[in-house]
Amino acid sequence: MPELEKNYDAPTVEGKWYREWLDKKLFHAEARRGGNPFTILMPPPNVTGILHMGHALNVTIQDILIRWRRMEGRNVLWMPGTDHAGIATQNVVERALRKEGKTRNDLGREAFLKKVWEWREQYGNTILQQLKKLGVSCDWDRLRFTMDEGLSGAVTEVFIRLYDKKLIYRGNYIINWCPRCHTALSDEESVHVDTRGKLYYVRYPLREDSGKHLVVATTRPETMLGDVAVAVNPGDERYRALIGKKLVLPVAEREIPVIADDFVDPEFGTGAVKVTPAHDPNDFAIGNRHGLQPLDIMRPDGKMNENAGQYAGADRFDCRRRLVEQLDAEGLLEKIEDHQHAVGHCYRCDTVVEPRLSLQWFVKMKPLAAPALEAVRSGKIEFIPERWNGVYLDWMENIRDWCISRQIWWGHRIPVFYCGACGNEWAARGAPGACPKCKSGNIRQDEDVLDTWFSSWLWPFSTFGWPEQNPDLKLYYPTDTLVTASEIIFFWVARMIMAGFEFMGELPFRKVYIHGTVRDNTGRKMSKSLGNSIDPQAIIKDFSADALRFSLMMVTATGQDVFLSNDKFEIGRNFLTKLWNAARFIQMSGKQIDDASPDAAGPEALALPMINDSGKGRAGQLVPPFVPVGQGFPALSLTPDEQFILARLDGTIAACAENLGKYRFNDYAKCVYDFVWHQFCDWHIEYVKLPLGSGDEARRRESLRIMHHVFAHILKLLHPLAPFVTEELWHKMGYGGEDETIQNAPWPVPLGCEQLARLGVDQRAVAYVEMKHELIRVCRNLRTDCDISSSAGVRYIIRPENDEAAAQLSADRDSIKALLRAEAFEVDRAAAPQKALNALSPLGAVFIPIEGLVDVEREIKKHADQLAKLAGSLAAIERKLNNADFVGKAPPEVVALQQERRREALAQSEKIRRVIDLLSGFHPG
RNA sequence: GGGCGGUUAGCUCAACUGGCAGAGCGCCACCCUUACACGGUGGAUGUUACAGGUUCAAAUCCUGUACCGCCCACCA
Repeated sequence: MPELEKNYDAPTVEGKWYREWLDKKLFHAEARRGGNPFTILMPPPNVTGILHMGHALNVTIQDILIRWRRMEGRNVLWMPGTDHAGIATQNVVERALRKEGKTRNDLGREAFLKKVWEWREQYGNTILQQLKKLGVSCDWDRLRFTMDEGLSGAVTEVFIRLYDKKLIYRGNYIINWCPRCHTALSDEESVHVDTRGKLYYVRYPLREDSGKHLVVATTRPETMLGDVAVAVNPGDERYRALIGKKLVLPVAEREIPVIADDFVDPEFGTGAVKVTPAHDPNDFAIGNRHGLQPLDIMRPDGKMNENAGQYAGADRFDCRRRLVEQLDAEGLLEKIEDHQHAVGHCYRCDTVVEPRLSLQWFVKMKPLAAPALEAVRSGKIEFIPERWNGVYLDWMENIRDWCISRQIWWGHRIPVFYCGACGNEWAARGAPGACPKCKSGNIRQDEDVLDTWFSSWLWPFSTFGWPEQNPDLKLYYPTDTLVTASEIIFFWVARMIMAGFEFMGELPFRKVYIHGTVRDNTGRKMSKSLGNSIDPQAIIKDFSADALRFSLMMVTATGQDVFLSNDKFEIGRNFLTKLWNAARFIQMSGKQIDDASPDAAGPEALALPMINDSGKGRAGQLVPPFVPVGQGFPALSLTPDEQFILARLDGTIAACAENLGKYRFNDYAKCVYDFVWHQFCDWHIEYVKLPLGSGDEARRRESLRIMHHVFAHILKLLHPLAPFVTEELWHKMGYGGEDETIQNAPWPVPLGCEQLARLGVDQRAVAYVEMKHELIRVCRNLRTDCDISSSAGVRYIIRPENDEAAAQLSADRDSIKALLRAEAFEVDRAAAPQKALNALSPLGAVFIPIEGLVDVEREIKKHADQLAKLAGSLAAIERKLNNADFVGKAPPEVVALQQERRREALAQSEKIRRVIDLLSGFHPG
């Protein structure tokens, strides 16, 4: 057994065990293994990505689920991969080119794409390396990329199927256009940001009577150059007479009609709306209703085009400023008001999005949404926490068609071809040589590529080789739980569900666990631009990956946002150091035995489990308890404290399973934390120092064996949270052979009271130890109250409560004495509280018989205060019990509980009163 | 404009189906007790945002208010 270093040096991904996991393909799932599959898809990070806390939170949760299920013996597959992130990646590469003074057009499509692939070769794996440092145990051999050949094939296949079903169509519509990225965006990619803008009131003179004018209000005055009409509500009395009249559009000096449309809200602005069909979705609709020809006044780069007359070439915002000045100078600007409204921004570059009329490809979503809606409505797919069901359903019910074409180069090119000869348009796999209709070779492919999400939405099955049917796809689809953030419910989750039903005929996953957003401690979202992000790499360096994972889970309540600051990670670091030191303690104790009895089997043998968790036979089944260990050490009966720790361990095992099953990762982490620190370390290790230090060899070995049993279980319970250190300790403690990993150690199963009893765990002993702990706390308080230094030897006398307590205490005297570091601990049924400090415990009254140390007045006051407090709570209990409604309506067990409390409170008061009487007797007066 | 979440100890947050409001950090006192000072022992700290209501019983359920934060939305 390798000795543990005194200073805890956190194991890392560079360490021995992780490398071996990878070498041995421990994470590799195989269909032929069969069994009960458990699949998780890692949300593929962008190739351009670098690891941030959101990733860390996301993958830690998944890794916990995966390692837990792996230890349970499931056929586990965790699919990793990266996303080509069309616009984002293209932007990154273009930025690099710009530094060389070039644009993508200088290179041309082919050469540019070559550059992007080179970039991805060089930097695309950064995030994967970073993920490994966190200990994520995904199936690295299956790594996929959305631009891989297989996945690209799936994209083409899906496009063609939808195209043939007429669910994909091409048309001229108003889309969100990013003038910086030069591409269309989907509605989801345009993020609305509340902005303090201006509302400009502009006078449009009447043609017939230039002295009169109609005032329209607009937030984007530059678009007036594309106005083709002004609309008013047909019911609006103010304007009824103007309907059908002509106005002169200022600056452009064009004639435009006044039209009537129900869309116009008479309450807003002036009740008259300028109609600009080429630059506003509502106006586009109005224009269509009235047969008006749209007039495009802008270029793709956001500068005005030749239709803008004198403003041609001006940037849209520059144009706005100058145009307003001109209007003002001409007396056509009525007023400017402040106006709060939501403005769309490009989700990749934050540029203000321009609604723009253009020819794009769309997916008709309503038919796809139907089964996906049903799946969540019926509960076949569940969101956790539940409230996201509503968000999802709401979006799906109001789903709009999806704009999937992008005017960039990096991505899956739209597999549609056009014939220059006959005008034929068709979708095809591969590169056709000629038009299928007229056989002309004069064909060209559509220039656009598909939205990145058009490949991501196929991830649950494209990663398994779809459309090819194979054993992997059959076994591992559908997956189990999708773990992700709320930001991509619409982008990704909803679309995967739709694709799953459409192309696989089945849901892609059963559960969607939505975790919170990682924020800094002032509640702001962590982001590079704010400079408030905590770099997981730095945390790993300073605190270890295990500490990062453990701390994250400790502070993350289910589905709530996480507020982080550096010091939060001390929780995990301190805890894991504590664990390490507990291991050192056990190991040092083990060595003592080696030294003392050289013929005994080594400490490794001590780790023999008492309970059948070997993975063979029925889980949790008992093997004959207390298999003799080594030679000449017969099994002994368990001490009360050992029974106690085994009972608590069993409770912890049960609690872990329950919390994991409910995705309550913080409660899971907390219950292990509490058990390790406050049960095992605070009490059991302190307790066990006596038997381990005693000369009784058999007792020592037996105590040590229980320690190892409990500690091995702790490591297992902790492994999903802290994989590195638990693996390290698993081996260093000798629990696993050289080639065995804790990942394959069977997950502990709770035994329950009955089976525990067969092991020799008596609930009465468990109850006694609980009271013993309370007694020890009472004694320590007593000593503190009396200002006796903890190093001074103290003599305690206890007068036991009853015969049972007397027997238990007498048998356990030495242990209590040791835990108190007392000079003496005497059990005396006849002890009378002489001139002594005294206190009450569940097992009996305790005294420290030291004359002269007693401040009688203070003692009386102390007890009187206690009595008063007790009287208060007693009164509250009485009030309840005297309330006929309470007794009549509350459940019987709640009433019984109150009665029990009253009984206890009364008994306690009586005892305190007696003590006060006694103390008063000492009173000098 | 619609929807969702939050408001609990000095700070950051828990408290699953109503039944004695908890943890970590910080704070105070004492302690280098041979696993651990990234530690040990003990301690202090709450009108659960506010106002009503339901109930024997409310941090928890209902109604409303205030503030903070998200998401969605074509009122120019």
